[in-house]
Amino acid sequence: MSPTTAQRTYSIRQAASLTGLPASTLRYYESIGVIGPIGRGETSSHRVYTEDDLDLLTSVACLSATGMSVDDMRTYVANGPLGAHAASEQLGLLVEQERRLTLEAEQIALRTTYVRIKIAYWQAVEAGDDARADDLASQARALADDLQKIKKT
Amino acid sequence: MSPTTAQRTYSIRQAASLTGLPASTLRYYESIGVIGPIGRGETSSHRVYTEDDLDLLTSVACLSATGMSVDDMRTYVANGPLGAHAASEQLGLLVEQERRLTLEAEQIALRTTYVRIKIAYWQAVEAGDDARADDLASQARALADDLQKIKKT
DNA sequence: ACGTTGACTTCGAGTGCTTGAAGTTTTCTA
DNA sequence: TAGAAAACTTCAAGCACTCGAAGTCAACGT
Repeated sequence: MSPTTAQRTYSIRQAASLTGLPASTLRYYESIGVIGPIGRGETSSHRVYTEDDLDLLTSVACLSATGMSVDDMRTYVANGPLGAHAASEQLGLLVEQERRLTLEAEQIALRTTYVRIKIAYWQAVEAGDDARADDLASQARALADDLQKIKKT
Repeated sequence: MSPTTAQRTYSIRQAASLTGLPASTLRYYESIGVIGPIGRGETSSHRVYTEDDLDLLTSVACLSATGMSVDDMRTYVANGPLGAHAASEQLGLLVEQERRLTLEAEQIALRTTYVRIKIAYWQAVEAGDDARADDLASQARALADDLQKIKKT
């Protein structure tokens, strides 16, 4: 995958825009060892990101966005280049992450339903339709009841 | 329960589920005055949220999600534009929140896919199936690109 | 070459939650 | 109705950024 051609490099600003992580967070992750030390320019102290750095940071950004702790990210990144030996630990991390995402998706669906009922409620209030407003208010209450029942299971 | 007269009330856990704000954050917002003191049970020290409290908190959750500082939220709420009679303002906030939730759901779906590819990748590595591992690795990179493009919007 | 502009550097303090400990209250189960 | 289990309480400490200050470095126009 890497012939004789030199990899192109990126400034911290470019890296930030490509990974979606703020420059301050890039420096922070490096300072606490989530990612290894980034190379500096020949003549300057400015960070120089390679495409490999960018690939790694993109993965880290994804992990971070789903709520993985910096400790777990550090472990994940440290195990990355180790190959088959670290497979089971990586798997554990990822399966846990998948579980978290599933839960999060359920919560968001619930909140979306609630917000939609509330939108309809305020539209009814604005239209002076008190009967419909009352109905929607009771729908919101019903949703709260459902939530309680689901939680018990 | 008195259906027509008394408002239904909610525990902090129910309030948390319906607003999307963790219970700890609900207590935190109250402690720093973003929201006024929440009523307590007759016989206990437990917080009891009314539907009006939930409406206010839903709006506060919208403001928080847009990145408003707690100082600004405190001012905003104190100035009263979120009172019971500000239907159109409530609506604007809620519609914006619905849009955000939809976006968030999409992001979570994408990240779930990403995590599942990574799980399959490490399973392939564990099984010694290098060809499949390579294929999955490139799938993950492709998805990371998609994730990044969506983030820019 | 020189100054100005703007992105970069480190470092320490601030922000907005979040979690843990330790204790009380409510609710479930027996 | 007792006694365990779950949910709540406050308070303090911790976490993951995030910002501001003060200074360095690089590029550009004159």
